[in-house]
Amino acid sequence: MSEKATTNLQSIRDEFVAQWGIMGTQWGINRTMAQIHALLMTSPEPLSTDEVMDELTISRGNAHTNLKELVGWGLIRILTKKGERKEFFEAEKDVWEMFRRICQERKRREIDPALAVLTRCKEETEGMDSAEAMAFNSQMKELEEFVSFGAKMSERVGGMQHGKAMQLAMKLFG
Amino acid sequence: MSEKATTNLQSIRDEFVAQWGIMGTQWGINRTMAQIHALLMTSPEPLSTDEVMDELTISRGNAHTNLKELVGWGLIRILTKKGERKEFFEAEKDVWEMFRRICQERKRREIDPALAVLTRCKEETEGMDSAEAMAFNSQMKELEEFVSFGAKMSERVGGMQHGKAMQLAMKLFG
DNA sequence: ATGAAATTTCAATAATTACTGAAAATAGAT
DNA sequence: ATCTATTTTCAGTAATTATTGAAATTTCAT
Repeated sequence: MSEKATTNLQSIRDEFVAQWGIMGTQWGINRTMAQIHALLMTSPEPLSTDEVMDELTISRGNAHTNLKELVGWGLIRILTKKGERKEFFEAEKDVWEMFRRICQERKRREIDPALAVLTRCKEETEGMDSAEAMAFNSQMKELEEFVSFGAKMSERVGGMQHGKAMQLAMKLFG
Repeated sequence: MSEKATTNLQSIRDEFVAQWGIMGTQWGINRTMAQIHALLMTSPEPLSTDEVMDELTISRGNAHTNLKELVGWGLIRILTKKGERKEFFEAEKDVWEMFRRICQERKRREIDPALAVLTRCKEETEGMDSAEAMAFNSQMKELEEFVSFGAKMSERVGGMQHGKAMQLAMKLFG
C-alpha cells in the first residue's frame, strides 16, 4: 500500500508538471521552464542538472538554459555540497515570496520598458496643437499614468510581509 | 507647419504601434494583435478591416483573425454604419475599462484552468499519509489558496468604479 | 600544472506559431 | 431570388522560438 501510494503520488506529480508546462505556454513562458519550476517546487530535495534532465527527458543544454533562466527570475536558487563541484537547484516554495519575485521581475522586464515607450510618445507630442495630436498625447498620458500607478501599487504590495498584506486585504474585502 | 506637425505625429504614432507590438510579444501576445490594438487605441475614428490591413501592411486573414480575437477580449468593439454591411472597429480607450476587461479574460482563460489543476492535484493526494505526499498536498493547497485569493481580489477591484478604486488606493498608499 | 567532472555555449535542427492569399460562405441591398 | 460586397475559413508557407548534442570552457581536487 505504501508502494501503491507512492506510485500514485508520482503520477499525480507528473501530471502537475505536465499541466504546469502547458499553462506556462499559455502565459507566454516556455514549456520546459514551467515544467522545471513545477518539478522543483514539488521536489522534497534539491535536484542536479542531470536529475532534471532525467525526470523531464530533456537535453543538457535545454535543462541548463532554463535552470539559469529560473535563477534569473529568482524562483530557484543554486546550492552546492562541500567537496563537490556539482550544482543543485532548489525552488522557492513560499507562495508569497514567489509572487514577490515575479512582480519584481515583470516590472523590470515588462513594465519599465513599456513605461519608457509611453513617456517618450507623450513627451514628443507635448507641444502639438492639432486635435489629433492632443488626443494622442492625452491617450499616452492616461496609459502612462495608469501603468505607472499600477507599478507603484505592486511595488508596495510586493514590499509587504505576507501577514501584513493579508491583514490589509482582509480589511478591504472582509 | 500644420502639415509638418501631422507628419511628425504620424511617425510617432507608427513608432508607438511598432513598439507596442514588440512589447506584446514579450507578454506572450502575438505581435499583430498588439499592433492592431495600439492602432485602434490611437485612432480618432473607427477603422475597417481594409484600413487596418493597409496601415499595418498585413493580409486580410491576419487582420480578420486578430480583430476578432481582440473583440473576444472585449478590447475593441464592432460598429456598423446603417446601409453598409462593412464592419468598423473601435477600441475601448478608457484605461480602467481596459484593465477590467483584461483582468476578466485572464481570469477566465488562465487563472480558472490553473485553479482546476491545483484543486485536482490537491484533492487526489488528500488521504495519503507518506511524508512526501503530505508535502505535495500542502504545496498544492498553498498555491491553490493563494491563486484563488488573488483571483477574488482582482474580481473585487475589477468590479469597482475607477474613482472608487483610486480613492481606495490613495487611502492605502497616500 | 594536470585531469576529471562539471558548466557553458552555440550551430544545426525540430517544433511551434503566425501569416498569406485565395476559395467558400454569408449577409444585405436591390 | 439574385447579385455583390464583405466576412470567414483554411491549406500552404514563412517566421520564430525551442531543443538538441557535441565541442569548448571552466573549476577544483589532487
